[in-house]
Amino acid sequence: MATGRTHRPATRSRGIPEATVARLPLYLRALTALSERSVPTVSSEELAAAAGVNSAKLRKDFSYLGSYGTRGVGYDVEYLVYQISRELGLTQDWPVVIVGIGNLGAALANYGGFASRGFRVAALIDADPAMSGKPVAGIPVQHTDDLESIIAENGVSIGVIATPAGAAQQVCDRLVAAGVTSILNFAPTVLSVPDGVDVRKVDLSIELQILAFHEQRKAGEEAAGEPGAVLQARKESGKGPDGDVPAVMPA
Amino acid sequence: MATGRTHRPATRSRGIPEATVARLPLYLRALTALSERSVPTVSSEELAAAAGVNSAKLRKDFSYLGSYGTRGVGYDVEYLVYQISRELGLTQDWPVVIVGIGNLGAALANYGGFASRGFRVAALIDADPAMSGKPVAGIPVQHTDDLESIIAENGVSIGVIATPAGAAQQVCDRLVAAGVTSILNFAPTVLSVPDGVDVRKVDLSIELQILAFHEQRKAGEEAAGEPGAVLQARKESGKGPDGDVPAVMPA
DNA sequence: CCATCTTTGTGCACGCGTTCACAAAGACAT
DNA sequence: ATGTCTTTGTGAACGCGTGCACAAAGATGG
Repeated sequence: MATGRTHRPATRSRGIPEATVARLPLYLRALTALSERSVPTVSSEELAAAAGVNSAKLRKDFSYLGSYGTRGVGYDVEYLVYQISRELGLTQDWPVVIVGIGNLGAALANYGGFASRGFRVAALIDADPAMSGKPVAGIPVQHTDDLESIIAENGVSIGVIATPAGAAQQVCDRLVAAGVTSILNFAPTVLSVPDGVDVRKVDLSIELQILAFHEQRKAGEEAAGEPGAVLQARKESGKGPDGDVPAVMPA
Repeated sequence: MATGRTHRPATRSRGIPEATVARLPLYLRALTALSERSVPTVSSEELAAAAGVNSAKLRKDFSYLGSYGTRGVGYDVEYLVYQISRELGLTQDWPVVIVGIGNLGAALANYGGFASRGFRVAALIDADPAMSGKPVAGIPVQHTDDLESIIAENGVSIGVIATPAGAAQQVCDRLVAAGVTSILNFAPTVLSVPDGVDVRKVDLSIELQILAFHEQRKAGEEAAGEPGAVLQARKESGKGPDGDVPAVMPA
């Protein structure tokens, strides 16, 4: 054990806060849509609405990148697209490998979102020999044995893990040893990696459980009809008052 | 006395912070693994390591649920599994519909993580008539026309959107109108929903772009000497109440 | 029953992120 | 040129989440 998991805030080199970085892709997407409609400029208010965030937050986010706006007018769409793309590192090519070509891996390989930006699926890797050579999304699947050489030859630094949970850590270790320093993990496991390696996880099960929690809370509030209490004031409250099950302390 | 508070204390009995809720599934997963190995009790230190978090954080998280631990011993695994499951609402059955049975939708339908907990795939829905009746993961795909009746008949309150971006908002609107109040969105779009509806999004493209940012930053630091760029100054310090981040001079 | 040891539960301080509110900056009309 | 109007950029306040450090609580052994 002793997982060396030390999630570095990493907010140091350039002053860009992590929360801002996480929103930049959102802005970029909205800006790209505007660009395709040939919209020349956009105000923080409009763009914020399109991205689903607060306009003040958006302006502060952009302020970390520099002063790219014009007061009284707004932001130049094309210029901002370029600046954000550059900031995110999307002006260069990022070869990516996907490990684990099951249902999910195949779905990811077919996902158009990859190629649209700077990402390119360099290789698909699977442990099943029966998969080897079989084309998925037009790319022939290669065997896990060749993982290291594939990484090296393609200069891959980003890996996507879509294997079963049991194989994830092992695959992760091999990817890291081969030189991968950023991992997107779809397997429902906590990966432990050395410092300097970034891991982001996408976990369907966790997301559903969080939704279930809120769903239960809503249902509880609905049913918790306290007599003589608020009867119609429950409309848009983000957080309702307690009104939860009484603490029945089961021993 | 005092009582300046005009509204809910929020720190009331059941005020579980969102950040804590997001970690509960993680703890639950680790605890389930321990349970399967018939481990009777676990300390906060051990469990925290397994879940990849700080032990103090874990203890504080559990303190929001109540005092379920025994000092000098730790936490009873089985009991804690039950308590967290109950808190997350996993002791009940949650029928879920998946809309958009493409590569991703099929992968989700096949994902075992659904059934393992309280979630049950009640129906698969797709707009393509050619898909209707075709079984995916043992469940026949139904047409979008029947969306409303499917939701109603199965009492579905959680919907998963795995359609192309262009169809997502429309599907979302129909789901909400039909009574769904929690949505897990895999389409790369910002969904707008009325108050009272929860949306969580899973966006592969965004995750990759965030990784690319950090990857670029690592590469930049490695090269260390980019003109007009890297100017890293403060790292950690007393941290004054200043604004931080001197303006970066755009080239 | 008392001493000691282990581990929980939490008060407190700190830093990050969000939001408000407004001065500064520029566009535009007269 | 000057005044007005629009929108940015940001100082400041606030709230949330995190982690430290320690007292309280209970187990365990003599």
